[in-house]
Amino acid sequence: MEKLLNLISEQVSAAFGAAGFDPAFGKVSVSNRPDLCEYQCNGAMPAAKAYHKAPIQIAEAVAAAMVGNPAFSEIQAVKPGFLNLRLNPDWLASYLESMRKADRFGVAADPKAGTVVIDYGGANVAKPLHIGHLRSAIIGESIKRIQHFFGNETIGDTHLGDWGLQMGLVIAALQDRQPELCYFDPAFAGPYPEEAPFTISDLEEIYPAASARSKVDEAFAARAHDATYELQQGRPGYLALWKHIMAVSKADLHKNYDRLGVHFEVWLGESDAQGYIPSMIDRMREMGLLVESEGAQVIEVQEPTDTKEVPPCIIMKSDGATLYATTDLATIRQRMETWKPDRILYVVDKRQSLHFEQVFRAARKAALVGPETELRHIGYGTMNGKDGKPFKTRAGGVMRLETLINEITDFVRAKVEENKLVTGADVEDTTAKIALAALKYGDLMNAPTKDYIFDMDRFAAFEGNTGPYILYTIVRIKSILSRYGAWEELPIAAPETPEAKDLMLALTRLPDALELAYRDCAPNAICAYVYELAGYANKFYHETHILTEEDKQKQQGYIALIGLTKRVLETCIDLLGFSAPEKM
RNA sequence: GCGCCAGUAGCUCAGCUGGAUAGAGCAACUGCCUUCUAAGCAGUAGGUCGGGGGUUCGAGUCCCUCCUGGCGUGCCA
Repeated sequence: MEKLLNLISEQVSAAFGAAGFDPAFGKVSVSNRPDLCEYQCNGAMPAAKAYHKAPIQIAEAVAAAMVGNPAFSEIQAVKPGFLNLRLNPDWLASYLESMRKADRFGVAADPKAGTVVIDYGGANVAKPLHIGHLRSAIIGESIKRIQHFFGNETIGDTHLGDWGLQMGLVIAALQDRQPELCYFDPAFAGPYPEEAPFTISDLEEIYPAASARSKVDEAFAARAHDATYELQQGRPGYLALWKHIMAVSKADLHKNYDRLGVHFEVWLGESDAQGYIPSMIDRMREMGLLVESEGAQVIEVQEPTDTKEVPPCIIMKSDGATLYATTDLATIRQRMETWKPDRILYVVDKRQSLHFEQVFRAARKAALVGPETELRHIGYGTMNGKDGKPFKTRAGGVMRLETLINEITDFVRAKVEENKLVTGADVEDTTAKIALAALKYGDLMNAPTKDYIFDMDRFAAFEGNTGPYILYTIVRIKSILSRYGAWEELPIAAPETPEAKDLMLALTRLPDALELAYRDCAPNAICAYVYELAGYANKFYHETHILTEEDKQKQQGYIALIGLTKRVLETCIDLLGFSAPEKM
């Protein structure tokens, strides 16, 4: 389905042509002066320069050429050279009616849609999720859904940090605690127990302690390094222990991500990329890409066009160990072999942009991907506290994600209980949905690349531009619709009131918002749209009493309009990664 | 040093490819609950768009320069 703005632009362009001007000047935009018109075309002003004529004369000639055009109820040339337009209500209604009946509201899929891998989440095994993991999870999930909406096959991968020193630290610490365990006995022939010798709470206690100790206790640090090495060499006891750590951690991560409405198609991690490393390095060497530099094996990625210094991508440290970039490159290989994606999106902290620049360049040089595969780092900004510095708890520590979710949930529950619109078992479900909306919308409304201030009080208050406001709008519409009865098949009618027309115009802007969000990987574009739409919806049903309307014809039109509004809003929040309750 | 990002109302932020009086939300103040949920609606007040040049009929938006802040800048992830 053609976008409304394009349809109108075609009309105006044709008029420019008919009046003897270049049709290219006929581009129409949404008016920035709603008091004057709904749409405007500024083309007469640049045209004035090209044709050496007064802009107003051009605008008037174009307006004259448009007289009688059925799409418009008002066509006016004004002051310097603006062309002001208002839509014919019947024409608008028929446009919305086809939108209502169309699949996905007529939003066109990406003709170049393919397979997209989205790397997000970034959780580490044996470490609890903390507030720093929030943005990647939320933004990544939304981007994945947006990619899917536009026709791509999407594969979300957590890319677990499951192969580093952290594993050695946990193993070494466990050995101190329970040296008698069979995992540490080199003579033990197996089989190893199925049950893990620790719980997630144990792990969460063990890891931070071990990490802290390694910084002051050199002997312990050395043992942790040895354990890491031995694990990577495949020592059976350590491998068995590692599997336990993985299982216990993953179960816990699943629980937390489920609560956030974040789901991954695959749970691969750094360990899964290890097998690809040796042959990859061999190939790089054969290609002559690997050079020695200061004792390390690197790939030079500096380009002559660079205005800055781009350090080489280090593939192997001077001690022979591989590192972050190596694993990332091997992961690209694994992904290409497994899915042949057209695009790999990395939703990772923007401070790693140089790292990805290096990795992407190295990947292309080593031909791990062809030019047809897009590699893109979607770097997100830091979540700061009210003081503008990275978010910390009152005690100065890193807040656990679970704690954050619990705090918002408790606040919301109190409000839900006070409200008394839902009772019993519905309280928890409704509370969870509202809390999730507050949290996610509060994050996603900001452009991913920007740092933003996380203010618990502001998010928890949810007045104004917040997730709960959006949910509230949907819930109220649902309430009206459920009292009315069957509404799904009612056709859109011409607007009866200014508020109805404003709402209808806002509905036609859906594809613009979604395309922007898709193109720029910017869920915030959807937030902005959904807030605008919810505002018009609120104004509409505030001004129009729908259920007591005696004119059944009018009433049907109202119902159809809010029905479509509800569907659009729900589609949008689904793309953002949350959903509305039945009551609130 | 070099590079990237940011500086818009008291606070938090919009402002897409330059276009008509710079927009929201919060906070402040004022109205509206015997009518579909007041987590709402309507309204008032609040801005030399960091400073200075320039390009343009027109600049928050483009160019130059300076100031301030954040981040990054070879063997951590």
